[in-house]
Amino acid sequence: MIDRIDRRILSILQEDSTVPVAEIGRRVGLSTTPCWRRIQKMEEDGVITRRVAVLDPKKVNAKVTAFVAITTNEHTDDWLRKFADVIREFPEVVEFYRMAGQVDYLLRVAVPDIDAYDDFYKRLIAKVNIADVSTSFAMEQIKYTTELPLSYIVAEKPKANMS
Amino acid sequence: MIDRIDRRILSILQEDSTVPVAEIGRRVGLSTTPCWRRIQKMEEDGVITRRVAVLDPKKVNAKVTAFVAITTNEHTDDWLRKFADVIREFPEVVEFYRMAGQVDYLLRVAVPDIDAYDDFYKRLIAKVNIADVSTSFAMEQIKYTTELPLSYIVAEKPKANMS
DNA sequence: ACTGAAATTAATTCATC
DNA sequence: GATGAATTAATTTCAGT
Repeated sequence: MIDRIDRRILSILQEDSTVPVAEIGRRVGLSTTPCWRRIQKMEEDGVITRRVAVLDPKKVNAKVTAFVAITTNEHTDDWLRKFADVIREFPEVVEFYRMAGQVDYLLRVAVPDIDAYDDFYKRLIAKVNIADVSTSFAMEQIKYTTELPLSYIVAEKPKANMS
Repeated sequence: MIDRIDRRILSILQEDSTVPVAEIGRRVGLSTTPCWRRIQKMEEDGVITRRVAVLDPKKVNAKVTAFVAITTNEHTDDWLRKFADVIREFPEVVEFYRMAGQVDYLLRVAVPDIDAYDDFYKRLIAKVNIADVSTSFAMEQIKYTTELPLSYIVAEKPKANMS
């Protein structure tokens, strides 16, 4: 499925997607065409989902992160679907998880400051009924990466060898 | 600093950085050259920090997210520097925040399953001394985006404004 | 599956207004 | 500051092994 070479290609593209295909090929010991084909296939297969520009949170005035732990009394699929639809409308919510344990949902919210968070919070609870909310603020983002670990990729199936 | 047109360009590039400059120009009502110049400038200014390929967590076998809340007794700058260096070596840690409130640090860790998290955890505590650790697992990632909200950008005319 | 070259399309520069 | 053409560099296709 994803072999060693693919993994090295992914590692390069996760770090910098502007590296030319010919250069990626050179680094992994492949000429342009097969390297391009591998990238193409990983896009078709949905391994690579998108290529995006990453912005500096400070420069766009959204450097404060709030983690919002939400507990609710409603646990139906229908409620979650509605809740998720509301959440998706808020560009401030950059991550949204359904949790195991006491907390039901966790949001990561990107805002300029505490006041803007407070405003966001009011707009949120006006749209959706949530029982209990607990917010924690991050003082500093020490590490943030879109790069996923590639070491857990399941090893390529050994090819059947005739002869 | 960042005007309405820049903002629209950022919005496009945050969503899909493969859109050709000529097409971006067309969408924002600009011809290729000035549009290209604006993008170039935003890269120089550090507004756009990088262009990356985003992968599907399921496809690379890292779909489980663990949130690790860490409390420590050591609060010196030196300890944090060392701690941060250790953390940066773990590709499983995709986000790392210094928090306000009871919890000192929060990690988001990407792993295939609970067993892999346990292994990661052992490797982590072997490298760094942390007093209290509380882990919560996400059952489902309902929303994840690298797109930051652009509505908080302050459109400033005057020059010489840092960060 | 890969190579190397050709064809196509995009990025980048430049002359000009 | 913007435009449109010219140039450079990349992507994508194709013939051959």
